[in-house]
Order: sequence, then structure tokens, then C-alpha cells
Amino acid sequence: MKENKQIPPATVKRLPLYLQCLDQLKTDSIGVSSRKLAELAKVNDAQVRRDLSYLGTLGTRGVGYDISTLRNQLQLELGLVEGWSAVIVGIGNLGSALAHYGGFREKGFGIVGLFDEDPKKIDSQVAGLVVKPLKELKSYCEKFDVAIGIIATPGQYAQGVADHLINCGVRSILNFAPVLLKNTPNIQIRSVDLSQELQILSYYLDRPILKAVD
Amino acid sequence: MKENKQIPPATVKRLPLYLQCLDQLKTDSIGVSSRKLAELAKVNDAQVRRDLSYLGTLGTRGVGYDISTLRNQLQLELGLVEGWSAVIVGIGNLGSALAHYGGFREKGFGIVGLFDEDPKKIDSQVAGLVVKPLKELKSYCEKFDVAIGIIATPGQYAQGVADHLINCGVRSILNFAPVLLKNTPNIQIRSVDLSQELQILSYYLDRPILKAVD
DNA sequence: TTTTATATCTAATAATTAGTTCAAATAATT
DNA sequence: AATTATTTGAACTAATTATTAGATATAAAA
Repeated sequence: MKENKQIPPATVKRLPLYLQCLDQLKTDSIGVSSRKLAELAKVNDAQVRRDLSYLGTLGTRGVGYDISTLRNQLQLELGLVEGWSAVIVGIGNLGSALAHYGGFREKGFGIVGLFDEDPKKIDSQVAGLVVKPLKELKSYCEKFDVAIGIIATPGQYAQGVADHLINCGVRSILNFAPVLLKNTPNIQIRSVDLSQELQILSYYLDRPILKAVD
Repeated sequence: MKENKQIPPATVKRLPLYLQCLDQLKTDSIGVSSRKLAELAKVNDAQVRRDLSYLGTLGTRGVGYDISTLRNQLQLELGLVEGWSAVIVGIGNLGSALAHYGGFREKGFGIVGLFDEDPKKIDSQVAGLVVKPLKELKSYCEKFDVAIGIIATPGQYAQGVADHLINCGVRSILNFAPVLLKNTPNIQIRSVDLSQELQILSYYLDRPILKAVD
């Protein structure tokens, strides 16, 4: 639609979803309709069109969207072409799992460092990287211009690690520790709380008719 | 406020958050105000009051909320007192991490079985449980009345596993595989896509001023 | 060429969610 | 006992988000 208008948060949240839907599409098809995308993403098709209109006028009436154009535009808008670097702090079970997770690299993120304070973990190799102590965080962040910090420590250390990350110039934090991090100006924080997700499911277990929020 | 009115999805999503805030509160305090809770949860205090009013008239004007009453009511409403049983399918790095994660048990969920198809994993012990092959899923689900299935397989197997779980009587699915599962009537599905979370962060990295959606 | 089916885009409307304001109730203070 | 500071709860208002309806463009079929 128009270029300089800012994209509503609710839409931003769905953009990665649409990207995933495109990946899930048969590779031989060249175009896709909002209806098809809506079916995959499980949202209303008008919603899809509105959301995509924020990226520009990408569709063709009577035809649909060109998949590769759409994918490029989504990647561009989400900043996936910037090649942001990230570090993971806390290399326990979850941290290791995140380090091994291929989806980050696939979407253009580079995990450039793993950090922990446990002497038993330091210098061990995880997913092809050597685990380093936190005192080396700053030099890593400077060297690789790290923009994103992923926290997978036990809850009690999470805030300290967050402060440390921010101090090292990290501008976004993805937090898996089950604690609420303090807000810091200009720092984006997203928290994924595994047990909270289960609790939401639990609510709807007793009420199978109701429609949940995503 | 009133008992039979259904709780808005946006509120349901915040209830586990409030529960977490209570845990984070000093244990010696007996009461808490909506303002304090709002500060911890990083939402508006009127929002807190409105959200909590769906659980009944729990607060006292001029005083605040009794912490233990509030906690009980939240746990009750979220169904955490039901002691739902869950299984994890896909015992790779992420599946193991989930199996080790203490937060599930802490919130009242019981992980009663781990399943995988890889012969190298079957019969191995993870987090005190023996990994079983999927053909034993049905008997487990019946024996333990499993309500929740957690999927941590590679994407390509996720839909098959989901179908299997549903076939075994599971009514809710928490999916960590980076694919979109088909909708099934009366089955609640929540997906946690790790790379999608990073992508949302990535969008705001280029636009540090904007306010993101939770 | 005309008609029909398809599908985007926009404007208008509806639904949901969030925030403001203020009356009422409590507890502490004067 | 009266006053003041708190703090909830509810009504009202505002903002955001989602859906519907209609106009327009494309492609295929008659």
C-alpha cells in the first residue's frame, strides 16, 4: 500500500508466519493467493491481504502473489538480510538445544558465541562452537557486532546476564529464563516462557469450545 | 466481577504472567496492589484490575489483593490444580531440554512419557524417564489419561506425530517443530517457533523506537 | 468480443482490547 | 470523629485489530 506507514505490531507478529507458509508451499508453484496463505496460516484471507499491503503493492488482482517476490519482501522488511549476529548465554540443556537449532541460521541469523559460567562447560564444544566464560562477552560483541543476546540461564541469573548483554552493546534480547526482565530504553526484549504456554493450553483444556489467542 | 462470563483471550494470556509475578514477589508480603503487579508484569494497572476481576471480586478497596487468595484463584482458573499429564515426542536436543525443564512440574503438569523413533534413543534414560517408541504411545495415553502432547521432533514428522497424538486421545498440543499443524476440531494447538521470535526481534532492530506486541 | 470466475485493494464497519476517570471503600492520620 | 491517602471496581472513552462489502483488475472461457 504505502511504504513509510509503520506496520502494526499484530501484523509484524504474523510476517514470520507468512514466511513459514511460503516455505511450506510446494516448490514448483510460482504464485499463491491470499486464500491459500490464509488457510495455511489459519487466519482470515482479508487479514493476509491487509498485512501484505504494508509491504507495498505486491499482489496482482485476479492472480495473487508471486512467491519469490513476496518472500524477498518479507525477508527485507523483517531485516533478515542484515545477517544479525547473536550469542547464547547459558549452555545447559536448553542453551545447547538452541545452539543446535538450525532454524536460526536458516533465517539469516548467525550464532557467533556461546557463554556460560560453569567451569565444567567452559572450553567444551557445543554445536561446533567453544563455550566461553562471560568475561569474554564484551570482546566477542565488539568483534562480531552482536545485536542479539539469547538468554537460557536459570532464572536467578537472567537479569544479571541481561544487564551484562546490554552493557556489551546488545540491542535485542530473547529470554527463555522464566523471569520477567526489567525494561531498558531502546532495548527490545522478548520472553518465551515454556510453562506459560502450557498454562494457556491448560485453561482451554477445560473449555474446549473457546477460541484462544495465538 | 462475574463468574460465568468468559475470559477474553488477551486476558487468558496474561494470567500465567500474573502468577509468575506473584512468585517473584517477596515471600513475606501478604498483599499486593494492582500497581505493583502492573509494574512487574509491565502492563497498565487498570488492565491488571480488569483482568483479575474476571476471576471474581478478589481485591479490597484501599488495600489490594491477598497474594495467596490470588494465587489460588489463578491456579484454579488456569486448571493447574487438575494435574494434567503430558508426553514429549521427539527426544533430541530440544526434547531433552524440555524433559529436564523443571517449570512444568512446578506448575502442576506431569511429564509421564518420552517418545522417539530413533533406536539409539529408545530405552535410554532422560530426566529420569525411559524413552519409549511411538507404538507404546497409545497405552501410555490411556494409562495416564494424557491430555497434552508436546512435539519436539524435526518439522517433517510433526504433523504425523500430531495426528498420532490426537488419535491417542490427546486434546492439546504444544508444538515446537517449525511447521504449521493442521487444525482439528476440539483440539487446541499452540506453536512456539523459536526462529519466529528472533525474526520479530529482528524487525525492531532496525526500528528501535517502535513498540512491539508481546 | 463478451462473459464469467478469480482475487487484490480500499473503505467502511465491527469486534476486541486498552486506557481514563471517578465513585466507593478501607486504613491511617490528625 | 473527621480528614486524608490508597486502592479497587465499573462506566466510559480511545485505540487497535479484524472483518465485510464493494470496486477494480486479470485471465480464461464462451
